[in-house]
Amino acid sequence: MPKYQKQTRFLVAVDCIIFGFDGTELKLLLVQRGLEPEKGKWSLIGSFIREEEDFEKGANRILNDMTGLEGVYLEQLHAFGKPDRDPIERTISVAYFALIDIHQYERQLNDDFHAEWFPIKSAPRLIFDHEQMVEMAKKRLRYKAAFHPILFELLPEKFTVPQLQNLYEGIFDTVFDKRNFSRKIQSTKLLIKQKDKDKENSKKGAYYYKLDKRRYAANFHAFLNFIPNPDNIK
Amino acid sequence: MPKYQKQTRFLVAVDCIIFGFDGTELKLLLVQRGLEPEKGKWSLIGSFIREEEDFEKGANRILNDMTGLEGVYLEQLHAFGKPDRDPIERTISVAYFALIDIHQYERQLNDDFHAEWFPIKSAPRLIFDHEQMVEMAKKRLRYKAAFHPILFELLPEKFTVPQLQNLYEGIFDTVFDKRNFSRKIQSTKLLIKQKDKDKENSKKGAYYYKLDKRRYAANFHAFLNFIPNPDNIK
DNA sequence: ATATTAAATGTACTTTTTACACTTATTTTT
DNA sequence: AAAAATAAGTGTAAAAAGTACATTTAATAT
Repeated sequence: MPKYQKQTRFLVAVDCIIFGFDGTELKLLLVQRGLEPEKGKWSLIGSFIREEEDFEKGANRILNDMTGLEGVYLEQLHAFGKPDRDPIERTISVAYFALIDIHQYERQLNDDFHAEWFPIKSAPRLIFDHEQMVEMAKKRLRYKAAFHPILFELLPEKFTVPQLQNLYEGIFDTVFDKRNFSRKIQSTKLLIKQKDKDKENSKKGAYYYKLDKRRYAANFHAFLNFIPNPDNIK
Repeated sequence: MPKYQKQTRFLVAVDCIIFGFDGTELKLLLVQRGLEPEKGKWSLIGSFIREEEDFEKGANRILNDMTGLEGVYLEQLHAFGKPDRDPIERTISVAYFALIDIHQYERQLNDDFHAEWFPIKSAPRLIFDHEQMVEMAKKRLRYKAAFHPILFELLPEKFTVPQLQNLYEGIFDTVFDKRNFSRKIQSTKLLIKQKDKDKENSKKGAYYYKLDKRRYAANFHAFLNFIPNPDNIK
């Protein structure tokens, strides 16, 4: 097979920024790195890309190895390529961000990897440029959530409106008026009211809702405009 | 220097989707490829990444070689990594999209590269996955233009409101009411009215405007919501 | 002088967004 | 059994934004 001559070849990796939501705050799934350099330090979940594997496939492989989950929301974030980002050898990293229902994960935990959830506001130092990746992923998540009903990916199948509001408030680091929030959410027609209530979080109990998946798929690109103050969003 | 063992290394390239606007329609800058395979066919402008160069730098180098321009609007689009996207040897491509003022370019044309502007609607077939890249770049441009005043990057320093409207109409492939369009544009306070008029395109002449660069820099992330019909966007 | 061309401009109506407070269902306490 | 506590659920009026729509104006060409 002919080859391009005289060009340098580089290592290429995929790293995943995995977000979860426990009902109260946004969390990040991290692992203790298993190889040198920086062995034992906290890191995003990643892997070198294999010969016959594209990025999506690589990201899904990593995600599946780590959490056992399939069909997770996954989106390419950015390619990071500073020559010295890995001190051992130049490595290109294509970063993906993933949104998962933390409860599903907990059931399928794979403990071989020493993975752990950290609240996004008190995550440990990360290796290489991983903190920069997380920063960018947070911005992207906010940006996207302002227009698309993406945050449902972080919630369990059944959830309440107050939980959803909590999530939005966490992401945008603000508070919404609950009457206006509820009206806006209902106007999307994405929610299907259930008969039962969540009694864990209040005496009165809050009705559960499910996502209308048909509408969700059809309207994903419709705009919600859930921005508290546009100036705060990247 | 220690190295990661047993990992395959890959070629990494940067490709640029370069948009220009000639006052009437959106155009794409393409080159005739100078090396095998597919030599002589039309292609995006690209290059393998060099050892000590990051992606931004590579993209700027390419852009500068080709157009002589510096300080061009440049944004990472996506990393493309299908194993067989280049039939000779697996090559990762990090694609950037650039917005340039076509008039500035024409002055600095570098003819060594056989570059040519094509109307986006009648561009030739492109090599590899470059058409897919262009598609994605068009979507991204629309998406971004719906919220950010990004299209000014395509215009010369002095431009008229009808020209600007033309550009928006081209990008979104629709028509706007000119009273409403003008009001919306003026409401951004990004335009500074000039004393002189453009007499080329009408008998009456249309006032020139300049971009208020301070405000532009400060308000870039504010939202314009220039969407004709949200459903049509990505 | 008249016709032609594209630019510039205003207003009324509809929709969306915002601000704001009380009632309800249920559990806990006395 | 009554009272207190808690968070859920709901409506309305005012402001802002968006939409639809037609005439006048400046300059050139005939």
